[in-house]
Amino acid sequence: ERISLQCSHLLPHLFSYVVLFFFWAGLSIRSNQEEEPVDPQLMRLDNMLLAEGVAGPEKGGGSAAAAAAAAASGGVSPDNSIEHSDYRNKLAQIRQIYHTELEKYEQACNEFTTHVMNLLREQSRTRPISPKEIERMVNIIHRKFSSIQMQLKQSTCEAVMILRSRFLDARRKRRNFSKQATEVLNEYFYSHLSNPYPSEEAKEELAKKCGITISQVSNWFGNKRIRYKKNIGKFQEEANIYAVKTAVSATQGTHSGTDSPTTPTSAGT
DNA sequence: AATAATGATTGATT
DNA sequence: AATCAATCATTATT
Repeated sequence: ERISLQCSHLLPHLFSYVVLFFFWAGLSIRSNQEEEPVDPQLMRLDNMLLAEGVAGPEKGGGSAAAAAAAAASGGVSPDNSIEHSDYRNKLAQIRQIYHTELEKYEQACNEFTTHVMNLLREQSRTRPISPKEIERMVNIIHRKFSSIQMQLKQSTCEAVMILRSRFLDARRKRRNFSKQATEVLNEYFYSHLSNPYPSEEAKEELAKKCGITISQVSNWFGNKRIRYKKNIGKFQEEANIYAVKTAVSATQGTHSGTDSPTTPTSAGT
């Protein structure tokens, strides 16, 4: 939305501005650095747009771009099916705007160039104009237009960044774990209450059991530890529930992998 | 609508 | 590198 807002009223100004400046002021163009510095910022923008699939192939690169984006995000989101379609929709929207705007610029640039050429031809009747001068003229025009293009690219990048932070940030689409998953996690936590620090292997097993990632298991235990410690009273009930659970399973002799079910930290009730 | 619960992130610490 | 503590942003509950 922001792109079109910024660019729609730019072209008329550009036309009048450049015409007045370069022709009525006398055609004396001295600053003709032939060097193209290949602006590093422009390179950055181009690379990002390409990586994001905005500037790439028109239709074929959609899934590849999404995969690249997912990979770049760190692979934190395990279930990317429904959320991603929305994201890809918005991205395609941005891409469409970008391409139409870019095409508009291209066309305007060509039109303007031919216009300028005509004017130059007209002037060449009264005054000799070297082809070098014409070339310089065209260069200037193209530079002007490419700077406008860079603005477009920049605002497109901005939009993509906003979109990503809006959709790929896991905080914004948080789902609670399933009841059985929290069941499993709590069972482990309260049966290892004296040392609630699962090893990498244990984490892996828990993750597999709960259908979540290892880092999610780590997050859960981190949160659980700190929140349990913060006020143990609030968790007494829960602790008792899972204590009797493990006690029952211990008496039934399912397996001998658990700590002593008695709470070591002054269990009151 | 207020409030609690909860998963994720961030910066410091060890 | 793992964890703590604080915090954010969403979801569940009252």
